[in-house]
Amino acid sequence: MLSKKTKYAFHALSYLAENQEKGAILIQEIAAAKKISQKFLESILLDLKKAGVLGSKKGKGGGYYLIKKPEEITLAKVIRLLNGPIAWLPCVSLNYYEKCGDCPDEATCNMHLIMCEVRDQTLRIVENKTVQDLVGSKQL
Amino acid sequence: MLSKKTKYAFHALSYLAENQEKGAILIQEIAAAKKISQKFLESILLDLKKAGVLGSKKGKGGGYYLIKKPEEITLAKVIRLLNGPIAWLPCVSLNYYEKCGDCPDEATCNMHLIMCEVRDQTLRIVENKTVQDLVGSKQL
DNA sequence: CTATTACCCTACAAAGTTTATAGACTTTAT
DNA sequence: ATAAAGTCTATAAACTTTGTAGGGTAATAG
Repeated sequence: MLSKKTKYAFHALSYLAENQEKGAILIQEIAAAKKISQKFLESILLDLKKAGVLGSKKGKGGGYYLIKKPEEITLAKVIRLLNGPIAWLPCVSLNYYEKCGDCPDEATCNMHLIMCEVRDQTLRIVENKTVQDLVGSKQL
Repeated sequence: MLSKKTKYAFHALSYLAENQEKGAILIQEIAAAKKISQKFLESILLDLKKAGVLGSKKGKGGGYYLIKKPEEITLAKVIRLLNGPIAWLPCVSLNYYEKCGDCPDEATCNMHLIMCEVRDQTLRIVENKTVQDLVGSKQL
């Protein structure tokens, strides 16, 4: 299941996408609009900034803004960043790979192959859906 | 990610599938063979029993045994039982459905639709793979 | 230059979940 | 009866998620 952090990230991103013309937007504005704890949201936006998704401006008139186009920010990127691995097993994860403790050979592990398939089908969707696809719906 | 509980369940089920001819099998035998805490495994097997997957016999000569054929036990069933929802959002879950707090209409929620798609693609795989498909590989 | 604004950072606490342990109880075969 | 085996309840340890608090730091307006 997606964590609240991840859902908040999508809420914030779609809000920023819907208000791009306003330039930099205050954390507190997003927090109020989407009813998210402001301090909690801060750390989420910071993660998104470090990942190159958002930019920020300090000082009076500052705030956060999209640094990429909404249609360039895939759901996969956001989920990996805030939620962690998309795969169901570490040995199948592209971005968080870890060897299975006692698995001698991934090529002959049936579970490995099945989980690869699940991962690929999931990625096929979330790599091709973007923040732009979230804009326009009333809610997430 | 799949929890240890879920992985243990798959290990235990494939062990039982591979040793069906031996009849009832001791918890401790499975625990030793798969290196799982015996007490922890107990509760897992009990869950599987309550779900109608396993049967058990108490007393001397007792143990656990498959009550369904390995090819009838889908991965989806085991995952739902031990890991929880397969869907990424409660409002998209078939077995653990919950309404989104503030979503007025699922039919117009883009996120809802995308997550439905992810769920369906995942289910298409794990509803059609069974414990039988795990048997034969060295590991899970 | 200086006060304000708002991002940035660290620490920690509360809550929940997962994993694991302990021990008593019940049932069954011999 | 007795030993063997599953069942049940309670609880603790470890970890993750979520949220709070407070101050530090950089940028901007005037």
